[in-house]
Formats: sequence, structure tokens, C-alpha cells
Amino acid sequence: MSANSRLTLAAHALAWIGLYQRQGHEVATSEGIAASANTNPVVIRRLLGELRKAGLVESRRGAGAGWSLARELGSITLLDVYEAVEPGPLFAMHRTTPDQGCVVGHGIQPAMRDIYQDIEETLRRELAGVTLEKVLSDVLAAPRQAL
Amino acid sequence: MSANSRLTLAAHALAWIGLYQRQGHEVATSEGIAASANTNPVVIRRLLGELRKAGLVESRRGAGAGWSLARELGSITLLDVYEAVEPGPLFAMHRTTPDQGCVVGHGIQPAMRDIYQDIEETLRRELAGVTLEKVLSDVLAAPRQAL
DNA sequence: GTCTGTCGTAACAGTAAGCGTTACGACAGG
DNA sequence: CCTGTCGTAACGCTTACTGTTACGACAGAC
Repeated sequence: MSANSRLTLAAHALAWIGLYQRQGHEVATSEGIAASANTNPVVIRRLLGELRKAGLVESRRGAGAGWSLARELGSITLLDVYEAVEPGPLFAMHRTTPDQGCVVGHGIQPAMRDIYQDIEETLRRELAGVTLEKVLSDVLAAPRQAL
Repeated sequence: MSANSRLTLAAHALAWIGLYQRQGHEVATSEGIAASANTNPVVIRRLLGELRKAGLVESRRGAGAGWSLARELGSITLLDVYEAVEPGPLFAMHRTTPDQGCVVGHGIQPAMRDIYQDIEETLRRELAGVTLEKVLSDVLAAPRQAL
């Protein structure tokens, strides 16, 4: 599986915006978030654009522009983020249709589809059990670096 | 997530070999499996090679060569197959190390690592609950095509 | 000993996704 | 009008997987 860092990066951005706002700032810029994540501001803007479509963040343009949370961190779960940034299913079927004249080729896809549905359902329950509020508190609980 | 069909294809191959052996044949050829899965025999050989490393199948060379199960279908779970063909973790960390001088950049990776470990543990339990014996019986339970 | 069929594996092209970067127009407040 | 930021297109790079061709290795049949 080509492991994906999109969920990690999205959680990073949301936690960063949430903390920044708690420090009294109105909006966060993609540049500030990108500096923390050590990546390019355009990458952040693209990702936050997907979160905006999902109703998790809002953006303001013009002077003093930037990003803000559309919902409280405590009401956003990793499932919300996952659905916003990961379109496809966890496991895929064959690229080409198996031989329908073969018993296995004919029955394998319905069989695996049911199994995968159960597994994805469980994954979604797990993700739904973690709020971004918890992510941020875990982040802040990390041991500080020595001075 | 770039959904992956490797687990599906590996389950297909194992179910095919298992059924073929129950029909009285000694070994299955990569060509026969490939025809059922509608792909190339080399793709099957590569995949079965990984399953052989994991001790799930055996191969014989020379004349009358081919593949056979090293364990009963009932003792092989999707977790065995998953571990054999999917090396990486489900979710990845940032490609580049976040800014360790930033509170979020410093704490995000430990926080997400713990969360991901819990999720993968749950996924593994789900996969471990499905044997290839069940997969094959589900395959055979699929409605037949009209004649 | 030769023939045959299959595995084992290297090599390469094609496809797809994601990331990083540059560029530039759109927007809104000062 | 100027400035800072978003929104988005465009492109190259990397990685992973698939599909294909090719060819040596092997072991049984004869």
C-alpha cells in the first residue's frame, strides 16, 4: 500500500490553526502552516481547500486574509478529515474484470466487496472516535525538547 | 489513498489454488490462475513469490511444476495475506520532518503515531477474523449466472 | 541425454497518485 | 493604488504498481 500522508498533514494543519486561534489570532496563513509542516504553502492551500469543501474550515481573501476553523476542534473527528481528503476505498478490486466463466473469477468480487465493507466500517468507527481536540491535546502533551 | 488490489488478487489466487486442489489436481500453474484473474502469469508468480516467503504456498519446478498450498485454507487469514503483500503502514507521516521548533510540528508525529497504531491494531484484528476458507465459501455462494 | 513445460527473475514501458515549485490572476482592506 | 494572501493552473519529479517480453534454471517424461 502506498501509504498516504494526507491525513497526517490535514490533522497537522487543523491542530495548528486551532492552537493559533486560541493564542488570540484571527486567521492563519498557509505560509505559517507550511513553515510548521516544512512544506510548500501551495500544498497546504490545496489540502485546506478540500477541508473547506467539507465544511471544516473557512478562508478569507484580500488583505489580512487567511484560514479559520468553521467548527470547534472538539466537534471535528478524524473521520471527517479522512472523508475530506481520502476519496477512494481502502482496498481495490482487480484492475481488469476476472474471467466470469470461472467459478472463482465470478464469485471473488462480491465476496471481497462484503468483507471490505465490514472492514471499512470498523475503520470509520475508529476514526470517528478521535476528535481533533484530542489530537491537539496529545500534541501538546509531547515531551518538550531539552533547552 | 491509492487503493491497492494486491490483497484482492492474492486472495483470488489462494482461493483458486485451494478449489483446484479440492478438484483433485496436484498443483496449479500461474497461467491457469492468471487466466481466471484476467492478468499476466508473471504478475501471479511475483505475488505468489511473496506468499511463499510468508510460508503460505509452495512451488515446484521442473516438469509438472506449479503451486500448491502450504497450509489449509482454514488456517490462513486475510491478515496473513495482508502482511505478506502489504509491507508499509496504512497511514504515513510527513515526507519531511516538521519544524521541531514549533509546538505542533514537534508533537504531531508522536501523537499521530499512537493514534495510527490503535487503528492498525483494529484493522489487523478484523483481517485476522476472516479465513481463506470463508472467502472461498463466500465465493462459491455467489449467485450463478443464468444459463 | 534430450525435450518439454513451468518457475524465477531481470528489464523496461506505461499508468497513476502525490508532492514540490513557479507563476499569475482575484480579491479586499489600508 | 498598494499590499498580502488566496485560488488555481501548469509542470517536473518521485514512487508504486501493473503488464509485458525475455531468458536461464530446473526436473520429470521419454
